[in-house]
Amino acid sequence: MTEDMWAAVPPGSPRRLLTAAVDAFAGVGYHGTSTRHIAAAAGMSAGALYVHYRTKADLLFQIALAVHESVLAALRDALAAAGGEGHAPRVRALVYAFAGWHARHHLAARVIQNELGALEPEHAERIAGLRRTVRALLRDEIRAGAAAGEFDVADVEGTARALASLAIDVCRWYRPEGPRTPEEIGALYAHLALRMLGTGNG
Amino acid sequence: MTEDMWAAVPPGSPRRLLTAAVDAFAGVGYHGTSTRHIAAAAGMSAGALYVHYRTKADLLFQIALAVHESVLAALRDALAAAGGEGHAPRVRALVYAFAGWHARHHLAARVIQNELGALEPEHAERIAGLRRTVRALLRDEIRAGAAAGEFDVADVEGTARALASLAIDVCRWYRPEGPRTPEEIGALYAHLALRMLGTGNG
DNA sequence: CAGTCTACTGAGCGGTCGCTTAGGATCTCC
DNA sequence: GGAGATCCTAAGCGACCGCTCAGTAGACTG
Repeated sequence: MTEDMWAAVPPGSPRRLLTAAVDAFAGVGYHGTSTRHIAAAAGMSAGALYVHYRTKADLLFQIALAVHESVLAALRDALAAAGGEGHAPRVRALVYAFAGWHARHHLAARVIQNELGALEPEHAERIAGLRRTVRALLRDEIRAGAAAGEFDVADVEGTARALASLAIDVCRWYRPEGPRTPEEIGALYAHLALRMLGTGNG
Repeated sequence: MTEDMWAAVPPGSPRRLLTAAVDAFAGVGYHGTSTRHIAAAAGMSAGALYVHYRTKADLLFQIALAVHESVLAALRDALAAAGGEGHAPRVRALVYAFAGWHARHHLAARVIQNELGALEPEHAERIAGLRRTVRALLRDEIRAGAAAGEFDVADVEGTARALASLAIDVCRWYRPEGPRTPEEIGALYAHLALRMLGTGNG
């Protein structure tokens, strides 16, 4: 479905450092992680990290860039596959992809939900733009479906926020050893989403 | 409605330290906050913190205890006020209270959602018990409503998890200067919850 | 084979961390 | 009015932080 999240990151040390940082940031947070720990997890000494990344914050920024582009690609793939068969199937595809992505990539997702405050301001602004794009994809689809009379939604902004929030929060509670696969979570959430939009069937 | 969240914490220095810690933890995380910063925000020097709390982790534990008891009290008050008038009004009251609480206390809520990993194991286990109690309140109500034929729910566990998740995530995106009051968010979410449960009206 | 570039190690710099300690100020109780 | 308890400050301990840098090993270039 979606290509590898780290496809744009050079393989070898840069990618190993990046994935080690994701694991560490997701576990104990950006401030709780030392550059020595990240480097050791990637199999090298602390100084070598700075051959590939300017600072620890730059490492976080590269993670945020790759992850947000991955989720954007997943949503656009879902919309493309859904085609123009009405707004309900398109929203269903969006929520299925969004929730499933947050389960599959729950560690990376936790990093970009909780640790963005550590970015430098200009980097944070660039990431904020990507996040606005993601939110707009869902909101516009709901607005169009409501305008077409396909959905029964009094508060488009609030309901879109709730749908996105529901899918995003999967990354907080999801455990791979839990009873549900990412696909099952996506299917359940798509079903709940259509009910929230008042389609009648779900 | 609900009494002050810090009612059980001695006023004066202990309470000032605790609220200063909540603000700091919510802003830059547990590991990103220094005991010197907390003490300064409470108007005293770093050493004075240790007169009132054993360690920095103990401060977090006291926060977690007070906050979880506050949310439990809010839910029990909501159930008591809803009485036995059917399961839909009881779930509506639960979601209204839960979502509204997470908006009103979004800073404290962020701390207990994101920073519990820093607790010592025995403290973490005690907090986990309180969290199980909270989840059970919602799940049991949904299960009872489904058993009574009042809800149309195929996956009680998953739907209960989704309802709780939706309300909890309010604390991540809520901003006091935003367009909606905690009460409006609670009302919208209660409406969406009943739709998710297939009550037909919402 | 000399010269250059890249990736890396190991040591270490200045600074901040959580926490302790000695000692002072203020209050209560007998 | 002395004894003890409580709350606080200022100083500082050892550990760890992000990051730098001199030096090295190996690959590529002419």
